[in-house]
Amino acid sequence: MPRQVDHAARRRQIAEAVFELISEQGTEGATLRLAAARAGVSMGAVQRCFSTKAEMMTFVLEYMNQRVSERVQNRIDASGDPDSAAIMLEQTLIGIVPVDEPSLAETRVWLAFAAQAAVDPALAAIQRRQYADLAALINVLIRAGQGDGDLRADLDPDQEADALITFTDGLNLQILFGRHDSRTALAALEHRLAALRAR
Amino acid sequence: MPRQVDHAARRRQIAEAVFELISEQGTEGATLRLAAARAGVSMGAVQRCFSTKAEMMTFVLEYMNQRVSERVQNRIDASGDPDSAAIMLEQTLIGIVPVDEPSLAETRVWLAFAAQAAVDPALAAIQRRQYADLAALINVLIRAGQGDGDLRADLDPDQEADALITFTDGLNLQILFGRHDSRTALAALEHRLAALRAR
DNA sequence: GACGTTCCGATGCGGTCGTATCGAATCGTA
DNA sequence: TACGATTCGATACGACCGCATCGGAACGTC
Repeated sequence: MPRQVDHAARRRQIAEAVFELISEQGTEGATLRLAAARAGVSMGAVQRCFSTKAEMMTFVLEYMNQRVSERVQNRIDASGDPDSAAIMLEQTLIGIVPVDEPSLAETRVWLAFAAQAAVDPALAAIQRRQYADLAALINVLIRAGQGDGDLRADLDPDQEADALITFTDGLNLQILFGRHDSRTALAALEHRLAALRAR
Repeated sequence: MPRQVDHAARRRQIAEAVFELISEQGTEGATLRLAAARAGVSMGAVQRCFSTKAEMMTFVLEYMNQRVSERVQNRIDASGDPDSAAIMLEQTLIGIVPVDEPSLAETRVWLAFAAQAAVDPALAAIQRRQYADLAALINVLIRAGQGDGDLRADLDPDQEADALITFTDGLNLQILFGRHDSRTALAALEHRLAALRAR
């Protein structure tokens, strides 16, 4: 058993490189050669880690989803009052909105994959699962917030969770389009959230 | 001056072909050869109509924007009570949400260009202009609706116009992701619009 | 230290891309 | 009717794509 290499780490390393390429040049920049060069490995290494380009792209998508989830989770953990569902809901949605260059890069990649998913069922399935998880989380938080009396009791949690995701996605788009910056986007989100709070 | 050809018509014909290709295969499908084949012309004809591929893509984007604008305008014109700004506002936003395969195709193309625009300043500028026009229209409608007493007077027209565009964009995304169909999306939009009406 | 397995980097192969070029066909004009 | 400007279709070109192949380097085992 000679020359063992950390396969998983290598895959993440390459995924990170592809991530950067997509964030800079869009999906067109995600070629095997550029990925290898950016990751500092040879093209053969990329081919051994991923049997095909499609597999590489799905891995990158899942890698990105995981990164976003972790970023949001970190924000929730770092928020002051982790016992309040209403605050956790706020922090969750705020955490999705990009505020600096790293998170902006994530959002650009997210949009690139969204466009790809519109014509590629395999990618669409991955994205749908990610959205289902997010919707379930928000749903739980809304119900808990209603239980605490922090959120209006007349809200339909399912409907409101979908509406919040929809609005947040729209905000991300508007930021990428340059029609919002993180400040105005967060203000708009805050305005939206304020309408949910119990009076 | 021999062999004159209707340049503008040919450009539209090719743009329509590219439009179809993008709606089916994403931006990757927008190649000169496929465009020529789909439009039923030779590759040379495409090259004479557009000096470069980038020019072709910007033309297709503007062509698509025009189509969407016309579709929305038609919906406004066809609505029962053209004198009510509040109804015109509703019809405008509803008209943006795709309800059938042709409008779904438009939305897929819109998303493809959105992803492209995130890394291509030239396309981004075109999109930004389109959004500015839409925002101005909605802004006017909101102010008029407030003047008629149909819409809540405490709304900030600028802020609310942006929020409506944001939400509608998010709805389009959710539809493409398969997390909404046109029925539930329109219901969500209607729910959102109801919150704007004067009580 | 020799061996055998596994990994690495490089190169080759069809294919397709955008673009350039060029003779043939076409039509208004003289 | 003959001409010449202009468009047409086709082909050529260099570059890059994803993928396959392969000899040699690297390392655990004996």
